[in-house]
Amino acid sequence: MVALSVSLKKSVTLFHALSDETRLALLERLKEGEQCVCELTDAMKATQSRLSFHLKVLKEAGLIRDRREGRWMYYSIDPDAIEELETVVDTLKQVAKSAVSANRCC
Amino acid sequence: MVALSVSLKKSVTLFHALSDETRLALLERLKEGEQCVCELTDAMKATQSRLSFHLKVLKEAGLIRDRREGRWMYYSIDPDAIEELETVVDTLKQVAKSAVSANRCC
DNA sequence: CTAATGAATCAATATTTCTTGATGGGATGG
DNA sequence: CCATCCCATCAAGAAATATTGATTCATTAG
Repeated sequence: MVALSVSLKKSVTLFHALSDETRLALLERLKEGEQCVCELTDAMKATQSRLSFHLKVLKEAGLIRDRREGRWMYYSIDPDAIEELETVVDTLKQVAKSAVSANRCC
Repeated sequence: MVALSVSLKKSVTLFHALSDETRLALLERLKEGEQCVCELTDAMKATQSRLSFHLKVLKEAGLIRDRREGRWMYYSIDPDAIEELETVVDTLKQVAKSAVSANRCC
């Protein structure tokens, strides 16, 4: 219960945000740099409302940031979040490493 | 669309398997080493049926392995899967790294 | 062979998540 | 102001996931 449980809910949120094709595609798109919703809507075949929903999920997981400029909202990847994700995965790695011996059961 | 898309579905499956509190708790438990369902059922407050369901999700994502011994099924973390996860996260990291410049929009 | 045990599976229900279309809000251009 | 544009939000319905209890299956003990 050591490391994972501290940020268990956070881990769940992070992984959930990443467990969707559309959202992963969005992240890939944002690889090109900061982009506004209309660009993303054009690039991916998706309605504005749908993307807005997924962008919100990504944002609430802390994976992306937004910035307003006039009527446009620009979204970009938050590098800190990716580090956080790495940390979580590292924890899992530790978990896996220590999993060795079997005990007699029941 | 380079690296992520190759294993997009796989990534989704992996992340989805990890996006649940019960399943993360299971992985944490398996940190102690190989364990049978009855042990896990005792340790976590969960019905056998429920755990069986989540173990299946983890297994189908390739995160854990099972081994039969008599009437007991032993589950353990699959270290390969954790590496795979690392790879996926590394890809995301690359994505984040390259996300720098903003373009004029719309 | 029969009974009992550990666990998977199934059907039904509940819960969560996603999609769609409509509405509203903030900003800009005229 | 007024109309328009970009986007968030909302309500409703659809779809996917999760939980529960019952059943089934495989294995072992007697």
